[in-house]
Amino acid sequence: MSQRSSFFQDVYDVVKLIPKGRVTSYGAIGKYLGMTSSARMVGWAMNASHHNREVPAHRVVNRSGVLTGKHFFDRPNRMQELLIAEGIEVIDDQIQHFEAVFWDPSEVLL
DNA sequence: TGCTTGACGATCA
DNA sequence: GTGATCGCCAAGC
Repeated sequence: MSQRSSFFQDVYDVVKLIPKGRVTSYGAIGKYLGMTSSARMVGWAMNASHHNREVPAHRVVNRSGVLTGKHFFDRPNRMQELLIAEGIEVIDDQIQHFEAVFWDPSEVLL
């Protein structure tokens, strides 16, 4: 599985490492993978992540802390609901105290 | 085979 | 400070 070393697989691995109650951005993941501008690919990878339920895509938002991908869930409200269930404040699809709950994949290296 | 789209990000105007 | 454009790589048509 990991032998594929696909962008997607790498993204899934990082997303799975996101601790509960924390969120990260597409750019942060892309940057961790060595690509600062391939955030689009991260989002595209998340689209394929629907096959991987182990991937908490709801913990991944854009750099503004906005739930841009909520519309891709079974229900648009599902993403916000999941985040709130983890203790993350989400108002109008916007994560409150984003930088406070923001988690950088680089922390796993520490 | 080639162009367009896509859950973003950064920079330029 | 806001708006628009380019860049990234991959998949769909």
